[in-house]
Amino acid sequence: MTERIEGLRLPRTQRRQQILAAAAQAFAETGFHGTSLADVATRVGVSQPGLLHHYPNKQALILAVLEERDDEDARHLDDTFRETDASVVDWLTALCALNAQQPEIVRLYTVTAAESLDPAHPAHEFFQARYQRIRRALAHRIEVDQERGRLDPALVADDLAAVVVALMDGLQLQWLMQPPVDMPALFESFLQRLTAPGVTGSVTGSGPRVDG
Amino acid sequence: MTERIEGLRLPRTQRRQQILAAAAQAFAETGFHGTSLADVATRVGVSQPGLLHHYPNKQALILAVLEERDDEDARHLDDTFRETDASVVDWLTALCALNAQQPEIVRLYTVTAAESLDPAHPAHEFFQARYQRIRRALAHRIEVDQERGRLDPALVADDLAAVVVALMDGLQLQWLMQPPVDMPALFESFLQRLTAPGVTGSVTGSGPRVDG
DNA sequence: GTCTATAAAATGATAGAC
DNA sequence: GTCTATCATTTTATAGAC
Repeated sequence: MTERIEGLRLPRTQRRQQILAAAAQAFAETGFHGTSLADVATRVGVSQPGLLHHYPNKQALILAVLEERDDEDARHLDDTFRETDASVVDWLTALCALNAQQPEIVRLYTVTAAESLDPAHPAHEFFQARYQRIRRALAHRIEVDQERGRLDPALVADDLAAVVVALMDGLQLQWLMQPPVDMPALFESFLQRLTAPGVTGSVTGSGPRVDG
Repeated sequence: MTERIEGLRLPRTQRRQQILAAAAQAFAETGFHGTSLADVATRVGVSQPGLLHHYPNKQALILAVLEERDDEDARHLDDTFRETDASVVDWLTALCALNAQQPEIVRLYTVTAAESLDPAHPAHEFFQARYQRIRRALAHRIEVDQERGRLDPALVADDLAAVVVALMDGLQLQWLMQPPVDMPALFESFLQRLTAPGVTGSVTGSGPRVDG
């Protein structure tokens, strides 16, 4: 709850940008249930009904926040790797580096993803779809690398994708909880080990598949 | 919000057990902020002030729930491995198997751990301490295994501990979100790979050495 | 586009009877 | 040990003025 800063009349698009930014902060800190519209409104410097003029209700607001942030990151990564021939590992390393620069956004997703396990949560379907999409895309990149001989073909792409996403999520939680945790170093270091050429007696390829 | 079941007068200990069980369910489903005392009270079959007679406020309630569940699991694992000489991998496998049997408890910790990133959250300090304790204990088990030649000495114990906890947390989230995800299989399979003897060119051992 | 006023409901907590 | 009654707040959302 900060103080109201100004009461100016702003163009629609600009105000909506402000609101999304403030809402992202608030939801990241206290989650959906822990955040009130008045809280967000105060951060923007607008009244609570003034906020609801731009987004009809709380649910619409959080969904807008999540979708906008996803688009933003997708744009960034697409730009970074446009026209390049990067490996999955390169790509994941870049993603981890990007995340390391925006703890607030990482926290937004960490907190709301867990909250969204509740089927009644406004972002429940959003996160269901998001995780499926992310795992699928990652598995595809893994397969491409395998075809090109850049990755151990014994690895089960879908399984490795799930594990890598899990590792990233888990490290993010620890990183947010105890900043001394060096997320990018741990991720990269163990990603190497995880994707290294097959080891004697590894059971890796024998597990059941992960489908959505 | 279920219906009230009975209005009987119960012995203190028994009622408190009921309350902890109901509260665990509720907090697991909707987190701390998303759960009302009335909700918990209704599940127990007691009035809301009746609930507050046993736990003075909401914060005391969730802390009691978390601490009791931790004790319970610690007891279970201690019993399982009493007098045995199990490896870290055995121990972790047992822990994962235990978790796979109690999705509700796993969800309780997944949801409240993320929520607790907020320094104002009642369980903030609890989870800070919990993660430190868990990582420390796991690192110690890893070191013991390394000394006995059961684990690659090139692995950095503290780092591996953080990574294993991360992997477990992350897989739990996906497992809760999309039950077809086979958490125990994925965990065990990739745990093998993670702890397998060193691989050529692995960066894993580049931290402080345990041995030359 | 933004505000004030306000409704209607929910919530955490207390007082006091039985 | 449990309940009813009740309070003080907070919260989402709407109505209508400027």
